[in-house]
Amino acid sequence: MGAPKQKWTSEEESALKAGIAKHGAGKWRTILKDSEFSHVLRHRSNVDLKDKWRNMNVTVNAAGTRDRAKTSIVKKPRSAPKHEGHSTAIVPVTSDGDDEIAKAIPRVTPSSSKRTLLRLDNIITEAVRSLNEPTGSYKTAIANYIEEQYWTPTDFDHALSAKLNDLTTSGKLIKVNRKYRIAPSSSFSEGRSSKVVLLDDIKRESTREDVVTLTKSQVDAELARMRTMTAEEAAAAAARAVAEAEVIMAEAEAAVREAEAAEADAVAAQAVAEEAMATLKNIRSGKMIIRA
DNA sequence: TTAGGGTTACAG
DNA sequence: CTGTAACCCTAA
Repeated sequence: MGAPKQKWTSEEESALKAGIAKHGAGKWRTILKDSEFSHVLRHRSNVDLKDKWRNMNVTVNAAGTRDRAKTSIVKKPRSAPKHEGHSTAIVPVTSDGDDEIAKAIPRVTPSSSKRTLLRLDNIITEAVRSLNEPTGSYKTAIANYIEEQYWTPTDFDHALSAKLNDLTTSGKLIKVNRKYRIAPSSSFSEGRSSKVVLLDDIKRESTREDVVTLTKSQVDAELARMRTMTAEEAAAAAARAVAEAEVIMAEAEAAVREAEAAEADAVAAQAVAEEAMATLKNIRSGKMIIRA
């Protein structure tokens, strides 16, 4: 009669996902102690978070393995793991790219049956919220914060500027003297009990325009998982990820073409996908990056 | 504390 | 009866 089974609510799932997006997967205790989530997750333990995250990933893996090979991209190079031996050795690569892999690990989850996605909007919002500067944060500070937690595409600065402007005009952010802050209209009581609606907002936004599928987070999670894989598994995963990135790129391109508004998101997504593909192809070609 | 294996409860 | 999700145990 102790505990029948306490099923996870969508609020708890949202808090968990937000926590992972901020602190990274595996930092369960950190997420739990974060004042932003401790309220929602007060009945859960760090082990609960871990188990829930595992379950979510399992279901995603089981159900998400089918949305590949959509248009004409059907080539699946399944010929990587064969002659590894010593060709898959540790190669220093370009030195500056050795840290990109071990960063924040956002993830996608099927709350109901739809793919929730983290986009630049949400990342920016999170950045501003996390910086928590009373008078607002400069664009450089926001960019810096995002670069700390994620890796940035080539034309990230341009995309960020466009998106900041967009968020300001749409009322989600307030710009004062070149500083940005979260619009107060969206739920923010006193500094006491912090009610986090964050993910709810994200969800609503996502359902509105899910033209560009999640890119960075998805690939990032894949990369993070590769670190704990063997060479063969990593090669296979890289092959899959490359195929996926190609699909994403195609989608992003189509989005740019179709949306006359020329969403900065699509541009950013394309850049991200390109970057990811380059990285992944590097890995696939035998340049395994291993950090001690 | 966390990751992973194993177990129990519940739904289909 | 079977599959999934929450829960439990333990090594590292």
